[in-house]
Amino acid sequence: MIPRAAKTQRRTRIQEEKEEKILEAALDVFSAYGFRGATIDQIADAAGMSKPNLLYYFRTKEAIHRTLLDRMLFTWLEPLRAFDPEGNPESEIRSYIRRKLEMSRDFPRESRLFANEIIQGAPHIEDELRGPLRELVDEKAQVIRAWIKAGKIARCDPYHLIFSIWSTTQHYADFDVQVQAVLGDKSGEGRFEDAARFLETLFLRGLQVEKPGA
Amino acid sequence: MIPRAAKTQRRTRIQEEKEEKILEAALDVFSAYGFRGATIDQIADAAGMSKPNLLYYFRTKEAIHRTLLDRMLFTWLEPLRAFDPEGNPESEIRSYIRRKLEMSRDFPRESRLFANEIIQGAPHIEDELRGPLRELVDEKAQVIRAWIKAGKIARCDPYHLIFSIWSTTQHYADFDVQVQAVLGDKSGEGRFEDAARFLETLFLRGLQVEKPGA
DNA sequence: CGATAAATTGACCGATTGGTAAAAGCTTAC
DNA sequence: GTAAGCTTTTACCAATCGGTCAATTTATCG
Repeated sequence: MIPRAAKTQRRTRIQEEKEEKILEAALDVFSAYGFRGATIDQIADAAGMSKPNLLYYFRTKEAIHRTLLDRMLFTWLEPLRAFDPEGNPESEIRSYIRRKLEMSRDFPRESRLFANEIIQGAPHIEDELRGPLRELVDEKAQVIRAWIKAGKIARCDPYHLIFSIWSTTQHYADFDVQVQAVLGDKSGEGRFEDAARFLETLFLRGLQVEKPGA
Repeated sequence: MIPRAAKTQRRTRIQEEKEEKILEAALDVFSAYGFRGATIDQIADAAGMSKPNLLYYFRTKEAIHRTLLDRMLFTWLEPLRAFDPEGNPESEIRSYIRRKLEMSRDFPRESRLFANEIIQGAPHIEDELRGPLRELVDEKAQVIRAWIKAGKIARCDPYHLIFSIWSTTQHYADFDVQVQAVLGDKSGEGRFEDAARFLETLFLRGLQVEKPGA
C-alpha cells in the first residue's frame, strides 16, 4: 500500500525507478518556479504519470521538495567540506572556486532550486542553515583565519570571502539567462574557462597569495 | 471608470495613493514568492483592500508585476550608468561596488524581485536584458578594456568583472537569510561596512589598482 | 445643494489547486 | 495456477486561483 513503508521493508524496482523519475521531473519544475509556483500536475505531467499515481509515491508536494532539498544540501556543501586545512592556501582556494564553478555548470537546476528556496526566505531549510551549514562555515573560517595569522594570505574577513566565492560561482547557474543575454548565446565550454580564469585570478591576486614581486 | 485612462486624463489623488499602496504591497509578495507563487488575494490583503478594488487599479496580476519590474530595472542600472570613463579606475570601481551594496541594503525587496525573475528564466523581461541591459554592459566593458590597455588596471575579462560585482553585492540582499544564518542575526550596519571593506579590498587588489609596492 | 464621475463592494464565474477514495489492473512468490 | 500485495486509474472533493459584474457608496465639482 504505502510504498515508503511496505510490509517487506524492501523497495521494489518499480518504486526505485518511479521515485527517481518523479524527483527528476520535480527538479525541473521546482527550480523553474519555486515551491509555491510549482504544481503537482506539472510535475506529474513532466514525469509522465497521473497525479494520483505520483501522490502514491510522495504523499505531498512538500515531501518531494524536501527530498530534493536534502539531497541538494549535502552535495552543495561537498566542495567546502573538501577544503583542507593542511593544504596550501593558494591551491585550496583555487580548487574550491573551480569545484563550485563546476557544480554551477553541471547542476544548474539544483543550484536554482537552492537559490529559489533561500531568496524566498528558506522556509523549509532554515534549521539546516543555522545548524550544519553554519557550523561548517565556522570551521572553515577558522582555517582561513589561521592562514592569515601565518601570513600565508592577506588579512580579510573569512566569512565574506566565503560568501563572495559562493555568489560569484553560483551566479553562472542562477543568473544564467542574464549571463547569456549579455554575452550572447555562444556555447558554454569557452565561457566556463573564461569565468574560471577570471575568478581564480581575482581571488588569488585579491588575497595576495602569489609571491610579492615587482 | 477605468482609472488609467480617465476622461479627465488627470490622475486623482486617490489613484496616486492607492496605486502606490498596491505596488508597495505587491513588492512584498512578489519578492517573497515569485510571480507564479504570488496571489492577487495576498497582495490585496497586504494593501488593505478588496480584490476587485485592487483589480480596479491594475487590470491583471501581470500588470502589477510589469510595473514593478520596469521601475526596478531602471534604478537597478543606475549605478552602472554612473560608471565614468573619465574618472580614475580605482575610485570608479570602488564607488560602483559601494553603490551596488547600498542598493542591496536599501532595496532588498527590489533585488529579490529581480532575482526571482531572472532565476525563473526572465520570462517577462528577456527583451530588456538582451536589449538595453546588454548595450549598457557592452559600453561599460569597453571602458574597462580601455583602462586595461592604458595599463591602469590588470588584464581581465571585463564582462566577468561586472558579473562578479553584481553577484557579490546582490548576494547580501538575495541570500540575506543565509548570510544571517551564518553570521548570526546581529544588526546590519556593522555587517554592511564589513562587506564593503572586504569587497573593495578584494576587487582593488585583484585588479592591482594600487601602486606596485614591496 | 444636486449631479456626475470615481471608488468600493459582495456575489459570483470557470479553471486550477493539493489531495482523497475506491476500485481495477498488474507483479510477484508460492 | 492463484492469492496477496503492489501499482495505476477514474472519479471526485473542498479550497483557492485570476478575474468579472452589477450594484452601491463615496468624492468631486458647479
